[in-house]
Amino acid sequence: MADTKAAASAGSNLLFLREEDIRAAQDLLFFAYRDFTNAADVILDELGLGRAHHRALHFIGRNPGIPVTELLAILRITKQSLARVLGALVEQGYVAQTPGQIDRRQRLLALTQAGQALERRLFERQRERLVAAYRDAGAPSVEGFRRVMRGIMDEAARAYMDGAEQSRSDQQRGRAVRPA
Amino acid sequence: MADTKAAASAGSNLLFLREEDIRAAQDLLFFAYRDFTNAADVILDELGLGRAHHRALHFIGRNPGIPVTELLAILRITKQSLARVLGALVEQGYVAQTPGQIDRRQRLLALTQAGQALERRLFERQRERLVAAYRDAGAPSVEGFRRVMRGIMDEAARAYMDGAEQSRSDQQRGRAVRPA
DNA sequence: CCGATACGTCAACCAGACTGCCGTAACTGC
DNA sequence: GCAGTTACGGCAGTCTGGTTGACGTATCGG
Repeated sequence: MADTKAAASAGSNLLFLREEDIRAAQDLLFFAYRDFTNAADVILDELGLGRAHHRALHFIGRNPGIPVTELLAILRITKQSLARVLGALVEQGYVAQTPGQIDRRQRLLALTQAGQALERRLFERQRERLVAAYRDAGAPSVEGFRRVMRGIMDEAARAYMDGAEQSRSDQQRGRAVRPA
Repeated sequence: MADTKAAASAGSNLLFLREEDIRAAQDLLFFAYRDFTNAADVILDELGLGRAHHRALHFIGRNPGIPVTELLAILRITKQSLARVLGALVEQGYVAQTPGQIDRRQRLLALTQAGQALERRLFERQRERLVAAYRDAGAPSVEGFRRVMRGIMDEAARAYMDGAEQSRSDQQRGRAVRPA
């Protein structure tokens, strides 16, 4: 049944959006996210950390030298919520805070060696799942996935992702993006 | 930059999975899920309900007559956690419990008229986002999205989704699936 | 110099998850 | 027909991770 519908729509660009299709999309998001996040839980439990810590580690790792306010905007949580999580990560030596050179009010966040190591362990768990899914689906599906996911998120999130990617490739070419 | 990579890989089935691609997938999942769930929050806040209530409403609506244990397995929460949420929904007249005919230990869950109405309001908010994303991406991308998302989730979740879809089309043809 | 900003912090609260334990009703297999 | 298992509900207590509001300090910028 699934394949009938899939085959019918896969070739054309015409969209017949039945309510069922949208409800199925809700299911997809719920289950994929549930099991994606769950993949790292074993390691987190070992260390007595939670998903909130993982999210912080992830985005600090991806944006070394990120100021607190920017991280807050990404996570969409309050200063207090982040403070607890960040406090634990700093205390346990996973995250380092360095005063900004340009704006000295800022406390720029980055992973320590230990933080990078931990983040990598967590990453590997999720990587397995994602790689498997990507390989099974194939490159064109992956591109479709990317397009739809970008469409679901807020414009601001799309802009952030583009900006961040830009920064990373700039960095690659030796240009400093976020003065550590 | 994004388009260079996209153009390079969109045509072929060859996958060059850089670490950056996988990390970008993590970002995609985080942001898409964050904004997808957020879409219904306004309405939930009005009614003093939370996301937990929404999830329950969604899956009860999609599986009328679902027994408690099955709902627990889908949500991956404990009896106690569900009890509180379900208690509120029953008390406020959104969900009805009816003893199972075949197995009278079961309390089969279904949305009341009010529950259906509420679920629909919540659904509409998320629907807007999903429809927009689907339309912008186009049918082939949607199919790719579906394939990747299915790949990310557990085998059990895939099986559930297939089973549920099967049930729904059976129902359409007049066969009783879950004796209310 | 003064207002806005970046950040930290205290206190209190709340949602939503968890555990362990107990109880009742009903199904099921021998 | 009884014994063991299952489906469900409920109590008590705990934990994570989110919230608000208020306040303080350092720094930036016009």
